[in-house]
Amino acid sequence: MLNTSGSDTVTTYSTHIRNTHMKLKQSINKTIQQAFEKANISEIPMSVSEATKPEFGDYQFNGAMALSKKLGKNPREIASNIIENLDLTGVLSKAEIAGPGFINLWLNSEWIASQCEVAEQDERLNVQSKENPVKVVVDYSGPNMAKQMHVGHLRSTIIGDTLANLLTFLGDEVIRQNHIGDWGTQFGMLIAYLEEMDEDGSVSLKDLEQFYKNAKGRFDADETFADKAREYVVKIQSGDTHCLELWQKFIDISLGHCEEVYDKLGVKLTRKDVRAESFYNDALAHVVSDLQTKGILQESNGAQCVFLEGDDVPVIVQKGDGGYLYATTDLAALRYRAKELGAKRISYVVDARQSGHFKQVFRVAKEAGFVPEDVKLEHIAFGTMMDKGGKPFKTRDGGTVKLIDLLDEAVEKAKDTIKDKEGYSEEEIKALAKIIGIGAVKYADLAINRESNYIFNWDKMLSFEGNTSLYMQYAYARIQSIFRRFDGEIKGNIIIGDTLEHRLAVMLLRFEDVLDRAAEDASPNQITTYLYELATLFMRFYEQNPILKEGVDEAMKMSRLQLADLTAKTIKQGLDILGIQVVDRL
RNA sequence: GCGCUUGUGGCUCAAUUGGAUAGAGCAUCAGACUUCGGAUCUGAGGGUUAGAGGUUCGAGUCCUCUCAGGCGUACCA
Repeated sequence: MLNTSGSDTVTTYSTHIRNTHMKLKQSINKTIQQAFEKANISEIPMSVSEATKPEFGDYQFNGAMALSKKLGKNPREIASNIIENLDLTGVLSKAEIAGPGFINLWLNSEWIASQCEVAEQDERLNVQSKENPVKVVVDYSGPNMAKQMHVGHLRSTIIGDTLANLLTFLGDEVIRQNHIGDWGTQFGMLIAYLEEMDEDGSVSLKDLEQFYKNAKGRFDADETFADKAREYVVKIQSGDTHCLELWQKFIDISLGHCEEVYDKLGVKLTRKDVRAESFYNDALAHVVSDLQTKGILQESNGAQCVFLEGDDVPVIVQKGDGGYLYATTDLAALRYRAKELGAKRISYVVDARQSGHFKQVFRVAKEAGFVPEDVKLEHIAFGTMMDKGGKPFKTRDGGTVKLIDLLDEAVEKAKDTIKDKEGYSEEEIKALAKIIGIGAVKYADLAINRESNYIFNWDKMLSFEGNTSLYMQYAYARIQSIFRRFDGEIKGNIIIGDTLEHRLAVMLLRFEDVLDRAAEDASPNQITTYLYELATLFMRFYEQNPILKEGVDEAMKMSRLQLADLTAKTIKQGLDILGIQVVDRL
């Protein structure tokens, strides 16, 4: 069984719906909309965006320039017309025209204070659970059973897990799918070798790479063995009991290795999420015959193909020798997910190099009617992990880096950075190193725009400075230490006393909009960027605004304690979605 | 060859999807402390966003071309 080590609280939040709930941007947009109506401008206003600088207020509205041509008026004139009709007694407190026609908007401090109070009291931090949840399939990780997981699987596994966590938190019905590679010609060789090894009792699948190499060695050296291997491929595909048993044994052990990695990573995939390639085996022939019936299948050089308009390479669904391919399985999986699982959004978290493949397969699936038109198919593509020299990440002798080794090394390195800490037992250091090391690996990956390649760097990853998990975990722990020192009951209202408090409060309220946007774009780095800005802002706030120090007004102390608490809870929730744990003491 | 993709201070990354003077961290230099956790904070220098055109009120972002890298290019997954 998988132990998901502590971050499995995401799905347990209450899902009650607040009908009155309005998101931050929505509230501001609504105020703008009302000004439009009062000013008799019939256009639909574009959305406000966050101000790029503090001098420009909290939010800005850039629609006046865009409207200028349509209305035949000077943009500043339009802007001033909007401002004249703007309600500055509720959400907003101030509006100014700037530059060619920007409208800078300041939020009302009392209003944001009251909103923060609501969030502080709410276990969901006032993030609404979707009123119309959608069934989403997130396909990620997808390891090959013939080999151990290597660094190439890291990004798919953690980006996919984050996306699944995020959508779950926002209220969607998420179906995690681990499309493992457990089928194909290589398994004939592997189970034939497993059978041989079994006989003399020396079976060891501890190192799958080695096992694969040995099997390959036998295959290349011994004709009899090679024939047997080929024969076994046919046998498992036709349901031979003995071969299937061997195969099942092999898959079980191999999957066990993956689960060890998932466990270490704190990724929520379990056996029930596995829908292997073999699962679709029986559907493959139907996929081909259905394409035939639809009249979009063509034979070319002996292979069964679908030619798409505008593409010069066809999608091959059946080889000349009758075998099926990757694309065939994917089509079967798409159909299963749309028809059987009822998914309205299907997200594939797979390496960017396969974008051509997915573009084609998605088109075929829609043209063949395997997937209804209204189902959103997306390839969540990501870049490759590189070494310091900008080359694909490899071991010193050029082999692939096993994921388990990378994770163990991260924990070891984390241990090195904290081993001299006083007041911790060896056990505590061990537990802490795990949280820090794994968090660092995940955060460093998720913090980067998923579409670009990124350079793997231990030092940067395990630094306390900059946009790292450690900085975030430190910020969290620092706030917890405030509450260890504070003895009493937190009561009273949140009071926005100065600019930094104001900015911190606005930042806290942005959380929901950030999550929405991150979910829409499937970009975890929008969450990390936000969390980093939040943590930085809090540090500055805390530097300047004492909380427990002598001479702080009682009402102010209570207010700041609440802001600190909400900051900590937001960091914790954000990291939880990323699958990263926090600790009270660091 | 064709297709996809990337190019942002010395390095690693951002940039709210077309908005204002392109922001952070590292590194460098200069400050703050009898620390509510200095694993912190404040400040400085460092950019013609690969290059050239174009589109428009406005371009790192869109279009065209050039240069440089990465990837893909029918019976692997």
